[in-house]
Amino acid sequence: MSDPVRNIERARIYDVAAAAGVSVATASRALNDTGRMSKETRERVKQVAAELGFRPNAMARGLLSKRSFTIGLLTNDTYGRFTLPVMAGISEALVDRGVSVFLCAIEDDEALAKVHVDAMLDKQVDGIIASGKRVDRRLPVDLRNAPVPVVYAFTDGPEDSVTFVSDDAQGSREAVQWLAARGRKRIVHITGPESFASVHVRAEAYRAVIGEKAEIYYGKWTEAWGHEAVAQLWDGKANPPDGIFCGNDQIARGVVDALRERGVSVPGNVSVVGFDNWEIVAAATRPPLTTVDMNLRALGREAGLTILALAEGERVEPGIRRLPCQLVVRQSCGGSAPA
Amino acid sequence: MSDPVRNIERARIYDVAAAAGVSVATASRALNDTGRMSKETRERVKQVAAELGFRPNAMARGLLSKRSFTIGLLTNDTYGRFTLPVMAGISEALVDRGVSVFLCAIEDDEALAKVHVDAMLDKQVDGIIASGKRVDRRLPVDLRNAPVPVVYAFTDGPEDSVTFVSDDAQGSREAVQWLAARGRKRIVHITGPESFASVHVRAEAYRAVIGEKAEIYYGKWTEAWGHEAVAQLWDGKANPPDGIFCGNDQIARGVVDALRERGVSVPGNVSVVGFDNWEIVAAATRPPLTTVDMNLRALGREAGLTILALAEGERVEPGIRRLPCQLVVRQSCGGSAPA
DNA sequence: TTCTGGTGAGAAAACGTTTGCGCAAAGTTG
DNA sequence: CAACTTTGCGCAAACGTTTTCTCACCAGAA
Repeated sequence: MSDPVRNIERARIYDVAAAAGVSVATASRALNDTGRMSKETRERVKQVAAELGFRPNAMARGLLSKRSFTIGLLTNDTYGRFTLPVMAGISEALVDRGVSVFLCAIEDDEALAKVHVDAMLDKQVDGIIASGKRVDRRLPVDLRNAPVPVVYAFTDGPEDSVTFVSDDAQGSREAVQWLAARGRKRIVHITGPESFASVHVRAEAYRAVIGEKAEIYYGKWTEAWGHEAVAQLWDGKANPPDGIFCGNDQIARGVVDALRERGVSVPGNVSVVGFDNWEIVAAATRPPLTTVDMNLRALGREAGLTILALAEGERVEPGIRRLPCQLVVRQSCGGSAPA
Repeated sequence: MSDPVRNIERARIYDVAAAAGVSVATASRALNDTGRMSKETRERVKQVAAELGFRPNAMARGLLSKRSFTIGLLTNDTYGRFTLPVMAGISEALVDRGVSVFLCAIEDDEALAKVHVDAMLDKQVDGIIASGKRVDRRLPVDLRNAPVPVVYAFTDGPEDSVTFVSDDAQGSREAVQWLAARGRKRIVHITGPESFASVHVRAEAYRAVIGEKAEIYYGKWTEAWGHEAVAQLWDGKANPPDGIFCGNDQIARGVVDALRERGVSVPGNVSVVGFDNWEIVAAATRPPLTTVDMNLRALGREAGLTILALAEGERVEPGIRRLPCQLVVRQSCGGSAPA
């Protein structure tokens, strides 16, 4: 356990100044490494401040500087499947710069969103990161004219906004190429509803690798659909697939379970790749899933650094940044060496 | 979409006062419904404030009042399995009182915890809610002498702290009684590692209902353990169980999957109950799991209201509050009417 | 000696609120 | 009509910083 947090009254800069025998102005400058003064004075003030455990009051400081060292993360992803890794990345990037993050879960509720945004703006957040669970949907709130910078992470932003998304096309290509490199000849794609933009992106990347032989099966994002798709592909069919690229891990898990129940060996007879690297699903599948990780943590980190840059007045080129995905190899495709 | 957020310079109370033809003091009092003034004046000020879209600067206000209308949620549950529902409850309880929540994910890293706590204290949070992923473990930070109130939610707190946990014993009793009410005769308990306090609480509650015939199998919190336990109980055994109370949903899912693979019908031959109501697991199980929900959202709500009461100076009796769990009936036990 | 310029440091204003106090006008009481 | 009381409102301080302005002092140059 660390030292207990002090419970004595917080020392103010006034106390530091008095104890060091200088004015508050000098104390402030000493602690912020600004202004001119003798080395001795500066050191003495710092020393005294440390002894008193002085930490500046962020509200007083913010009142003047218009900076709160606080940002807001707005999301409609109540499950946290996507938001938590993003949040972790943001935090990781910003915490040692003294920035704290308000997490606001708005569940597609416009009124709730407004309440949260207003509360954050009252608190003078330095910026807002909008996030969500679908890259092709917007949050139910219009932040275009917000008085603070906004960046979008894993959610759709308006024209000319700064947006971070994962490069699903690249991730999909790697997944399909991985299957091909394992010697799989008939590789199909079982994925989610056509209404999702990411379904198209992934499907097109798949098609680009596979070419004419591409077979795409659209359904739901569920294990049940994975089962059903396997039934469709295997029941009474002579030449079933030997490679399956799934649109997400839940479908992949359904597929793997269904294959096992049919006595089809994974990865012996069929190799399966998922998408999302949702640990709880991917790692519990038998065998554990090889799957595409969207690197959401890195995405959060980038978003965090960007919002900070914007808050500090730097100019950031608007546009969509696609961050690379990474194939996480487990056991559902067979050994890690190409066949 | 709602009205776009204003981007014009924020009106200050000075602007409101000027526009309404009163002093800032009167304007402040009018808006806060304090002080004495004519009804007309008060209304006029409010009217003007509304027209200008005035929202008080929380930093200025906080500087004076020592309240930031901000609290911190500290957690080491990176997955968010437990923290997210708690967070949702807190937010739900506090957002319309204008309170925003800092989420700080510290992963059992003492230094990181300290950084986060210090950052929050600098920002003058009104209180801290400590949360976690195990009720019998403490966060790696000592908050006993924190200068703000602290409550503990779903994590162990020091002597004389205010702590909220779920009433696992009650939830377990209901689960076991539910199995018994279905006419199940040999009800066993397959649960997690003995090192977890909640394992004991749940096991003892199970034992209290079952009595001498209690059979408890300790293992891991994994699907794999669920499979293994089923193998132990069925392989070559004459009279297998007909009711299984599992320590969590992952074990339950493993159990149900294993039974299906053996051709044992759930709920036809065996009824299974889980614990946690982790949607992603419970709902995807075939059949969907009847399971115990710990009502973490309600727990968060209580914790939020309590920290607010403490922040407002109310006295709250220290001690452990156990909030009731609720059995969520799906299909893994058979029809909803007692047999 | 007087001027110039650099150095070290303090006084006070500023940020945007809330609030204690005071005061004039109006109302009430005897 | 005098003496209170109430009403309605403004002045200014306060919160804890940062920052601008000012100034005294000293060294070196003219």
